[in-house]
Amino acid sequence: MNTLAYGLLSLLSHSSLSGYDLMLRIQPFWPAKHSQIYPLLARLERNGMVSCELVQQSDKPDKKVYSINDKGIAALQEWLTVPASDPVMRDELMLKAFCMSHVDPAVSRELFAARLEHYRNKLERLCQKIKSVRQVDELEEDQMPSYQSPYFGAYIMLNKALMSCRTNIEWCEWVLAVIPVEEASVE
Amino acid sequence: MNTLAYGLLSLLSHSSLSGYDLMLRIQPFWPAKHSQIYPLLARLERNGMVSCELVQQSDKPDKKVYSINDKGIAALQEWLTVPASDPVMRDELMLKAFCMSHVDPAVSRELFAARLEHYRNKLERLCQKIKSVRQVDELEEDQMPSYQSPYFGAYIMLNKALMSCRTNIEWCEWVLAVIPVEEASVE
DNA sequence: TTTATTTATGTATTTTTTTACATATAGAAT
DNA sequence: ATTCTATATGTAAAAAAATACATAAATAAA
Repeated sequence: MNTLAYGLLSLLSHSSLSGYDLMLRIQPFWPAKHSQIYPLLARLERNGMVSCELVQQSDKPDKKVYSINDKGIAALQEWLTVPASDPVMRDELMLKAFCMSHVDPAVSRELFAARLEHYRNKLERLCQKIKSVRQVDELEEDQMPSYQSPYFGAYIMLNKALMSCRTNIEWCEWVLAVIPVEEASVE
Repeated sequence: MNTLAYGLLSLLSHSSLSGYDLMLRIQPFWPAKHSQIYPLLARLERNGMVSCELVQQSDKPDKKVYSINDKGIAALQEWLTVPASDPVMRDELMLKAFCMSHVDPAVSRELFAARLEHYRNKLERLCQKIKSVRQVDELEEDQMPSYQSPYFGAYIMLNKALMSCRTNIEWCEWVLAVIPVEEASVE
């Protein structure tokens, strides 16, 4: 039972999902490819954590829908009592930023302009998603889901993503403001 | 040449460092253990990217100090022209947050209280570091390093870390404010 | 004087993650 | 008709990362 396994159980604790859906939904929090998800789901099924049901579809290929079992819920509850390990962030841009002074400012500006664009797109997607969650949970203006609501966790995470995204945009804009536009003159 | 290899070159582009120092310094941007660093440095040396010199020390064990070569600098300059890949963030707390509603609010509060403490400690370390960088680069109030300064990159990264850390603290405090203190009453 | 910690470097093994290989259905576009 | 994309599931192989195994010098603490 590694972190990804618990992550899958966590997603399944609110609704039954296919491996493909799990793969798409876990991306923002714990990036993983389908080649990691499918074998892990099979293992979780062997361990009795989840159950699987084949669902026929007419408009799309058939799928296997996984549901969490009591054993899976118990594993989650146990897992929630142990402190979360420190977050791990790996950002190539940070490594590039460190040696930026070795290239023309224009090259550096390009890197940060691309990243700014990336965060602006992300912000737009997040705003739409937060709106849809508010709609699904039938929330009024400035109201948030109750602790018991399955949307409580999703809501606080979306809020974090939103806050982080805005901070990152602010930072990129600041960086673009402090990198000289013209090639710096040599005295 | 993977990202970690470029990361090591990036750090070496401003000053010669031992494998041990590189391991400590790359942590905030690209976590890596010494078992990854040492063999990679040997490979970079074989490829002519870096050179190595044995330095005797009297107060501590001897060390191998690595310096970047022209070939290493050229590799960095080339690398800086290709867009940075998307940042990867893996946070177990996010996965736990999603299934929080399955346990008592007190259990959830504990998770976020611990994380808040983590970020507060980080903020303190960052403030000290930013102060020391300002001192080393002999900066006056509200002045920042020039683009050519080797501290420019370090400065903008420290600023990002600072901004992110504050946002995370704000978020943790908000989460602790919205998680009910008492066990929620059942109607 | 023994023990613990920090600094310092390395290898071996295991786990995790990514990339590539492989197949297949359904709809949309060309 | 063919191609492309999204959906859907799987395995094989390679790369990256973490853990464990190993050693050692120097200092500080018990």
